[in-house]
Amino acid sequence: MQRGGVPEVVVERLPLYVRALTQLRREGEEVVSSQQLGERLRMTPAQIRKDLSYFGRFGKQGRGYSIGILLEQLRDILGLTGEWRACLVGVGRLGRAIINYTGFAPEGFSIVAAFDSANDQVGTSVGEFTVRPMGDLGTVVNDMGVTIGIVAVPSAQAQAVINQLVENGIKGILNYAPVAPYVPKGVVVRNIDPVLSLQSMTFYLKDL
Amino acid sequence: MQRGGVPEVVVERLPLYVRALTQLRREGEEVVSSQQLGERLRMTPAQIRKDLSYFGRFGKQGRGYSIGILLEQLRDILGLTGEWRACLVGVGRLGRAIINYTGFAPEGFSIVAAFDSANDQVGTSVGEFTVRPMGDLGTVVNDMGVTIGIVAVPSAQAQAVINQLVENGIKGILNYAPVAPYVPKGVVVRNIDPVLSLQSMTFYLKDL
DNA sequence: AAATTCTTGTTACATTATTCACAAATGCCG
DNA sequence: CGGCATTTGTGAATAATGTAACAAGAATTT
Repeated sequence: MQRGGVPEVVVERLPLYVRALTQLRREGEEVVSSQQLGERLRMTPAQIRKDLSYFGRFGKQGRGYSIGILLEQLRDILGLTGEWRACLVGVGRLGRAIINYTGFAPEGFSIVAAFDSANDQVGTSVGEFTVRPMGDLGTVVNDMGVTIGIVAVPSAQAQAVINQLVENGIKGILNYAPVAPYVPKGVVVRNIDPVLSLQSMTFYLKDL
Repeated sequence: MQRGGVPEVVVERLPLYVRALTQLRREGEEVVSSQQLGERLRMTPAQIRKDLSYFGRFGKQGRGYSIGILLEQLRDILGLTGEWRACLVGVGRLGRAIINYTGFAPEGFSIVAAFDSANDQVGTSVGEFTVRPMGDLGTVVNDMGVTIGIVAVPSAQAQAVINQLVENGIKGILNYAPVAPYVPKGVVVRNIDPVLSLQSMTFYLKDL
């Protein structure tokens, strides 16, 4: 475990709770039990209660959790109350798709700049952005308050790009390149890798 | 654990090994030790040896693993020797990006048809495909030997689409919709959800 | 060919994660 | 108000996962 004694697996489940609670609230519910939440998310009520207990006592016996309060608490715990600014590196096919992806903004994640290490991309227009050279990284990170880097470059360049991001003060990296990146302690990486997902899936499919 | 007593966490790491071995082979290496492999993937040699031991004895003491042999074995274990055919459901922005994604084909995963439940999309052209109505699912699954469904529809429709896929014999689902889908036993789901990744990342970033 | 260096496969151990089970609250119903 | 039905939070029990340690085998050196 790490950071205040909360196991990482638990932290990774919190966004699931946030999402389910948000949905419940939209449906007009005010209160939810660990049982009901568990049914939605297909997990045991005990696990939900245990997870939440790492952060406080949010429920009421005999009743459940006030959706509004729990949601507010969890969003606060996860740091989802403010806006997070990210920059994208790599404006190839994948990068362009990420820029146009509408799922980030409503959750408080905004892409505020696009970079590319290939000179022939620099200066071109992608969505609302003019692609910048990697040399601008430091300035942009400082001036725009960027904390997250989204990496969408070919795997051969991924580690170099990640190094540059880290050197320029980026603390979180969402990596779409199919590599296992090295980052110094204190930098958080999340990998998005659909091919790996498929390749572990086929193990279960192969002689069904 | 499941399926022949192999823990799922282990299965999920095998593709990592496959990828690293493939890269090593490209680099001209013939043999690799669990130590070296561990450095690449940033994991302990013990874990690698333990993982592999679930499937057989592939190494040679004092020497390591023959890259060629281990790679072949792992690809066989994971079922990566043949071609896997998938269909896409949902040809919105995300779906189009998935169709155009060039990372699947080289790994043996090919998208062979595109569907959409919205009538105004059916019949339109996306990439090399003509978008089909959901009603064609059964035929396509049977005639083209499709085993995997890729879901890229809005979250409100995701569960319904997944149900249809399952009813028509799909055994594996790569789900890009931000929901926790229900599927009957025997169907394998993998979720791709960058927002969840970001939301758990910010926990560690929030007061750094 | 003996000694030395590697490196595996595996068993034993340590750690981490999940589930169970129940006392203590809370609300509801009659 | 008393009893019944709920449901939390948690400590204990169980299960899963990861790490360490080492005997045995293989290559290399001297």
